[in-house]
Amino acid sequence: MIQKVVFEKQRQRAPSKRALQSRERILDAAERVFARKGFDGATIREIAAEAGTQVGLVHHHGGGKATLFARTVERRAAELSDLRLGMLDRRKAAGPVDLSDILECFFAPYLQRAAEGEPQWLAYARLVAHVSADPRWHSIAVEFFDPTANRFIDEIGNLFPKASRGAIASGFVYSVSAMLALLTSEWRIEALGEDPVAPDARLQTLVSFCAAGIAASLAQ
Amino acid sequence: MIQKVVFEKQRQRAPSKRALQSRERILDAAERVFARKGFDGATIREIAAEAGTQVGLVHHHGGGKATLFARTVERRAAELSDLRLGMLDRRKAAGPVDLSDILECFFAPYLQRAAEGEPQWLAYARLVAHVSADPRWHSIAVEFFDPTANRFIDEIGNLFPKASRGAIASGFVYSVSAMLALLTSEWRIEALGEDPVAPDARLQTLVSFCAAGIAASLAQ
DNA sequence: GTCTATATGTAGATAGAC
DNA sequence: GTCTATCTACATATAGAC
Repeated sequence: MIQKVVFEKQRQRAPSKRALQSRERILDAAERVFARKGFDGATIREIAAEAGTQVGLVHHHGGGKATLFARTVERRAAELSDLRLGMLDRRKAAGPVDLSDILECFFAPYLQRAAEGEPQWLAYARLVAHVSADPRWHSIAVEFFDPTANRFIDEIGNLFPKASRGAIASGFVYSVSAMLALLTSEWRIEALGEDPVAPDARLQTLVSFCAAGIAASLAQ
Repeated sequence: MIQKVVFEKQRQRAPSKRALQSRERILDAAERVFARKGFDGATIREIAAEAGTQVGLVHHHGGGKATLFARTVERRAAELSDLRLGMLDRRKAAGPVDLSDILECFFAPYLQRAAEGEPQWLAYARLVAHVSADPRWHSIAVEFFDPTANRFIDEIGNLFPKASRGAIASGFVYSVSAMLALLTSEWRIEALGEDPVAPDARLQTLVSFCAAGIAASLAQ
């Protein structure tokens, strides 16, 4: 009887809050496991264990493995797009922007969060690399990544009116791949460079590399 | 009865040749399937079907899934390293080299073969991207990729004696990631650029991008 | 919403005939 | 070396009690 009362109290007090917590925990766990193992290497069982719930519940909230994967990507992609476009709009409102400014608006929101010890953002970098390299997820890239990418390509095009859009797109995709390499291959850079990478200099080094690369490939 | 006779003739005529062909066919099939699906997405059964053999035979020749994967990477990596280092040695013997020359020696052997319609080289690009992004395969990267990478980083270091090895390693890894993006994300470049990429210009565009990027990030 | 139990399929690996 | 048959384990997904 007491249990029944407690149960009723919980249901009345915060049923949706508990539900939301489970949903969020499952999505967080899915993001980490998918990032560690990729889509095929991840298992619903491991996600359930990491979220502290049951296999059936992951299906209930996630809607199947493929849907759950798309949702984990969508959640971060939407947040990141807002941050990037917001930074770009604020920069442009403050005055004219150059190529380095535009690239910084794309890189900085991501790198700052990844560097600030929020591990889910590092996991997301591995997720994006996974999506970008696998043709099965092309529709995810088109739906969640391309709108923001096109906006940044347009901005670069404003600075180089004579350059072909294809050349700009090449430079942009190379730049994105370099950013992902910075996040996912730091272990390799440090092994090859025989030295730890200084976190503070990473953004400026990446911006220098990509801005000079794009400018040179467009001037060619 | 006729089928039995044919089978006996094949066995007597070329047993070891047939064996070698099976080994090679299995390795070729494994490379294609691993490239399409990644390590976890690939199945021994699909590799066997693609090679036209049996599941048990793939285990017999491949030595298990993980060993088979490492062998597919090792085979191409060794061949590619020879081509790259050979081209670099020939260039240096012909006269002094600059940054663009060094990068071209790294990119050209790969891009030429990938462009010449040899699909296994395109498959290998996706394999390398898979290995580079997945910490489980770090030992493969260290064993098969790093010796050649260190040689090229040394060469770049000769041109920039004041630059730190870490900064050069960063630029080199960004450049490799751009090369892989060129091969694995052409579909995305063409979608964003609203135009097909001209195959002939790809090498020079990539070299221009990376050489300018490395020079700028080292001058910073 | 949560949890247990289970249905159904398929994975990697191997034993043994030829 | 080759091929068939099979072992064992674990995958996704769902049904139904609470």
